[in-house]
Amino acid sequence: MDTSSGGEETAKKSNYHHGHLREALLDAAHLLIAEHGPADFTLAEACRRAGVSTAAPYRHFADRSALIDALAARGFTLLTERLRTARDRHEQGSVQSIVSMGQAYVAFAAAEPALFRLMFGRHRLPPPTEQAMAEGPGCFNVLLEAVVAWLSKTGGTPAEQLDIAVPLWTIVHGTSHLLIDHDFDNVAPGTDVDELVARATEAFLAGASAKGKE
Amino acid sequence: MDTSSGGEETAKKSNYHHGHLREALLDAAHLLIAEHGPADFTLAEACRRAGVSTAAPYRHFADRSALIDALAARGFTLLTERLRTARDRHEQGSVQSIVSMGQAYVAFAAAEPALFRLMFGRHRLPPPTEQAMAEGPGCFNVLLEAVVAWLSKTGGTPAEQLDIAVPLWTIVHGTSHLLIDHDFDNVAPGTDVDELVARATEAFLAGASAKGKE
DNA sequence: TTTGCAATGTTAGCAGTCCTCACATATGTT
DNA sequence: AACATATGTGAGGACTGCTAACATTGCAAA
Repeated sequence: MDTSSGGEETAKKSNYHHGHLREALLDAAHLLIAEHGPADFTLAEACRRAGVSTAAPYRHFADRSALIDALAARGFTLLTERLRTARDRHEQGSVQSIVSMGQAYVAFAAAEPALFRLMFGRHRLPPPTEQAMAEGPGCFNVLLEAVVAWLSKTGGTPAEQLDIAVPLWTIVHGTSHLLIDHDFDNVAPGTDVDELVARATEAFLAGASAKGKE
Repeated sequence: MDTSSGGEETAKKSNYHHGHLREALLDAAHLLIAEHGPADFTLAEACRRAGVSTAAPYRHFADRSALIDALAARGFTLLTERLRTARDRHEQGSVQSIVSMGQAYVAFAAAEPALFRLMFGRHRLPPPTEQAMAEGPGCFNVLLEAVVAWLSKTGGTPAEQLDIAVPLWTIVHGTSHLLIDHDFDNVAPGTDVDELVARATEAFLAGASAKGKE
């Protein structure tokens, strides 16, 4: 074996300490969950993939569920980025800008179904102030800003922003879930979700603004 | 001991055979899932509640996941009933009839969040023809009938039924998930979901029918 | 009624998982 | 160089899903 001073930039000085175990575990967990679903994801298997013992994760995460939480947090920051770039690809305050966000939302769910389920399926009392006030609304605020811009263009008032944004959220969130759970397959096979999001968003906005100025 | 012909209708002749174990296990599982969530539901605990050994369930279910599937099937028939009675409380083809169905959908999710998640979160290839073609669309067909009635009243054609029904589904499905995952809490606390469903449905139908006859 | 069989239950045990504890090894600060 | 700290290992306990062999009961034909 070569014991000379290996100068490779990726050289490990020892095998004992992993170096980036926390990230490696998250990566492995991400892959496993994508393959087998969140339910029968196994911490031990993630350890095997990362090449460490089954006790190692507990230096970085309180327990299995904390690792899953961390993965979900990762997903939220990723989703927020995607929404922002989708929104900024079109004129501020335009319907197209809002539609584009909705399509990006659904596309994210389609690309990362397991991660999406993880993020929104935690159904436990969330950690109250820190993450909840920062990350969760982080996504939603991107939408709110776009809706406020749209309202100012169509003669609405910022007070209505929730009345517009929340229904829009339900549309894309529902579409995402129905898509990744394959619920369209038996009922409306071949559904084009981009088209669906566009039509539903446009119709709702049309109906809402018509009622607003009735 | 009394060996006379005991005439009680609930009398058990022996303790060895449970008699209604399959139903008892489903009931116990239902309670446990409602308490602890579907993820960390434990077959062994359900056995304890039903008062049988941990091997007993395998006489009635292929494995743990088959029991969960049976529970989900139960949920679908229950939901279909609720939708039908909600729809039939109002005039056929009326917007109110459709709104009422949506509210019943969300109310079901709110009352049985764990069951709802189970039903729609199976994300595995569904058993192809039998259950999928019968139960799954069962719910959706109730909605489709109502939408066809509404279309015939507003001058639409039955060909548009999916263009109307699918977006409506996404609204109530999204609302349900966001509600039971407590995602409204950090963003729009105190949201009245009945109101939300009514406004979103009405606005969408208004916008869709306006575009239809443009 | 008796006898035999299928249905339904039990106990024992294997493999796998989560998690903890005591111990080993590397890192970095003074 | 020496210590404190961070990060890894190995062994083991408690629990779970599931299987296999055995026990009990209900039912139906002889």
